[in-house]
Amino acid sequence: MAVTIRDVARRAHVSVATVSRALTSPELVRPETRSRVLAAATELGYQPNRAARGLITGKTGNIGIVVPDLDNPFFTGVLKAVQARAMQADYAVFVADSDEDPVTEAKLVHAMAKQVDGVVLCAPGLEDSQIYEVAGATSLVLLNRRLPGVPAALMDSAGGMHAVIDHLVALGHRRIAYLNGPRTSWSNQERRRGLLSAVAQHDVDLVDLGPFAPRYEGGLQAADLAVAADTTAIVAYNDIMALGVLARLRDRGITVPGDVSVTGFDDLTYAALCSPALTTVAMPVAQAGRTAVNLLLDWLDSDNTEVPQIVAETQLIVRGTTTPPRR
Amino acid sequence: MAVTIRDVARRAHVSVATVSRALTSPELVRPETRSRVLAAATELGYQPNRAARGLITGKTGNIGIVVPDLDNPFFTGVLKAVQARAMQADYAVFVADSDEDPVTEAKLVHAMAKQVDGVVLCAPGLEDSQIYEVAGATSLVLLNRRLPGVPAALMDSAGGMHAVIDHLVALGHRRIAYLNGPRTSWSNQERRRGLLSAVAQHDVDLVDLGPFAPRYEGGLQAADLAVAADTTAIVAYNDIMALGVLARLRDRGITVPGDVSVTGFDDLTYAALCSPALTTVAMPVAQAGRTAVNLLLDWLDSDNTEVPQIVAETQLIVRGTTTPPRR
DNA sequence: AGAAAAACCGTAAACGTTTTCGAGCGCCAG
DNA sequence: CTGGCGCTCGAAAACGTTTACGGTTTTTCT
Repeated sequence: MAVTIRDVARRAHVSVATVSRALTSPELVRPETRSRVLAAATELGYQPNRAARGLITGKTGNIGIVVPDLDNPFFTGVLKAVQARAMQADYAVFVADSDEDPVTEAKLVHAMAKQVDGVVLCAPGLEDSQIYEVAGATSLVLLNRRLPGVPAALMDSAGGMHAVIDHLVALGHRRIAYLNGPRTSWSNQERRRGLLSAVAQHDVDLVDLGPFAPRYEGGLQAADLAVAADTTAIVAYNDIMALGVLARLRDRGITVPGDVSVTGFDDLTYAALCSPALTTVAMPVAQAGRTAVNLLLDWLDSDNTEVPQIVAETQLIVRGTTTPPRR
Repeated sequence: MAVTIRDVARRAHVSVATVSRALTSPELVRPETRSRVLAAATELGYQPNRAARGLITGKTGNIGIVVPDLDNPFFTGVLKAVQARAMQADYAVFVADSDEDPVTEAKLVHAMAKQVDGVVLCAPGLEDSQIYEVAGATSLVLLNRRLPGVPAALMDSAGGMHAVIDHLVALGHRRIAYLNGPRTSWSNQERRRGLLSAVAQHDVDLVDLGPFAPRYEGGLQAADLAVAADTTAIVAYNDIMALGVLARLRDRGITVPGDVSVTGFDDLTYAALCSPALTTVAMPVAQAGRTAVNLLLDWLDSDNTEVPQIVAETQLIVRGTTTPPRR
C-alpha cells in the first residue's frame, strides 16, 4: 500500500539500514549514496512511518496538550502557539478537553501518556498530589500553575493585578471591589496575591466579594454587590465577568466609567471591542504556549536536573472603562 | 520500562496471543482464562501500545482536524465537539492550524495522513482539485465545504441568510446592504446565495459591497460605504465585521437600531454580550463537528459506496440590532 | 608497500502488537 | 472404535523502522 523503506532501498540499490541512516544521521553515509537515497525517497514520496520508528526509538514525535475548555479563547490562544511551535520542531500535537473536570483531566493525560513524548497541562484543577501522580506517567510541563519539581510556563498575573491597583490608585480610587473567581483556582489565588500586595502598600479599602462563577452571569450577579458596597472601582477576576458587570451596570443606569470604573483580566478579543473598551491586563498566552513546548523539548533531551519555571510578563492595557472617581 | 503484553502473559500463565485475544476479541477465549488475563492486566496497569498495534492493523486510532485559525471561536467550537465525539469513540485527535494558508493546509493533511485514520478538513481555502488530491492521501471529510464525491458536514448558511432577509423585509426594510467576506470563500458564496434567493422573491434593493477582510477592521471600513449608499439595514458577512460596523456607526453618531439595523452571522459569544445585542444567525458548530467525526467513523468501516453530505440547520437569533426602519 | 585505522554499508535482531496456522483435546455421529 | 468437528490456545510470522555488530573497502601513516 504505502511506500516503505524497503521500496526506497530497492530503488537506490542499497540496504534498508543505509536508507535509514541517510535520513536520520546523514553523517554516517557517503555523500554520494546519500544523495542517491534522498533522490529515491523523494521520487517515491516516501515518508517514514512514525509508529514503526517510535516503536524502536521509544520516542513518538508527538506532544499532548490538555486544556480545561476549548471554548475559552484564553486556552485556544495557548493552543495555537503550542501547535505552531510544535509543528516547527516537527512534533504533532494531540489535544484534549477536560471540560473543567479534574478527574477526566487526570484520565486524559494517562491516556495520552503512551502516545506522546510529553504533555503540557494547562491550568489544571487537580490537587498538587494528583499532579505529581500524573507526572509519573509522562513528561509534564505545567502552564499557569506552579508546583515545585515540575517545569512550568507561567504568566505574572500577580504583577498584572498589582499594576491594575496601582493604576486605579493613581486615578484616585480609594475603595475598590474585587470580584473573586473560583476560590481554589490557582489563577484566582495568584491574582488575589498581587492584589493584596498592592493594596497593602497603598492604603485603600478592599471589598473582597465572591467567589463567583467566572462567567458572564457571575458578573451580572457580582455587579449589584459591588455597587451596594459603595465602591468607586470594580476589579473583576476576568474579562468575561467584567462584561457581565458592564451589562448589569448599564441596565441599572450606572454609567461606566463615569460612576464607576471597571477592569477585566486576560484581554480577550472582545475586551477591545466592547464599548466602552475594557481596561484589562493582557496575558502573554502565545509566549507562554511557546515556552511550554520549549521547556518540554529541552526536558526531553537533558539530564532533567534543573526544573525551570519561566514566567512571562503581563501588561496592563488601559482603555475606556477606568477614569478618576467622580469626586 | 512500561508494562508490555508479555508481562501480562507471564502473570496470567498464558501466551501473548491469548492476552491479545482476551482483550480485543473476547469471544475467542474461554471465559475462565479471559478473566484471569483481565485480572493480570489491570493488576499490572497494562495499556496496549497503540503504535505497535497500529503497525500491524493499519489503523492508528487517531483522527486529525485541520482548521484555518485556532483563534477563531467558530473553529474552536467545531474542534471542541470533534474532540468530544472522538474521545467517546476512543479516538485521539491531532490538531493543526493552517493559518488560513491553502498550501500549508495541504501540507498538513499530508503530514497527518500517515498517523491518522482520517482527517476532517474545516472550511478549506484549497481549490477543488487540490482537495481531491489530498483526499487521496487519507480518508477525508469536509466541514463547511461541499464537494461532489467527498463526505461533508455542512451547515445551512444559505438558509440562515435567507431568514435574515425575510426578517428584515418583514420589518419593512427595502434597501439593504450586504458586506461581502472574501469572494473566493465557500462560506461567502453560500451566504450570498441565500441572500440572492431571498432578495429575488421579495423585491428589495440590494447593495452589494466589498469584499472586505472578515475582521473588525473590515467592518469599520464597510460601515461608511453602507451608510453612503443610503441603506436602512446592513447585513454583515459575519459577527466580527458586524461588531466593527457597530463601532464605526457609534463613532459617527448613527444609532443602532434606530437609524439603521445591523445583522451578523455565526453567533459567537460576544454577539450576545455587546450592546445592543447583535441579531445574528447561530451556526450549529457543535453538531457539525459531531457529525463530521460520525461520518469519518462510518466511512472507515463501510464500503465507501455512498457519500453522505449532511447539512445541519442554522437558526436566526433576533436580538437588539434590528427594528423597523425609521419611516 | 604494507599495516593499522577509519569510513562505509549490509545482516539481523529488536520494538510490542495482531493474526495465521496448526496442535491438542473433548465430543458426537456413524 | 474411528473420524471429524469445534473449541481453546500456543508458536511464529508479520508490520516498518532503528541500531548493534561485523565485514569490506578506503584512507592514512611509516
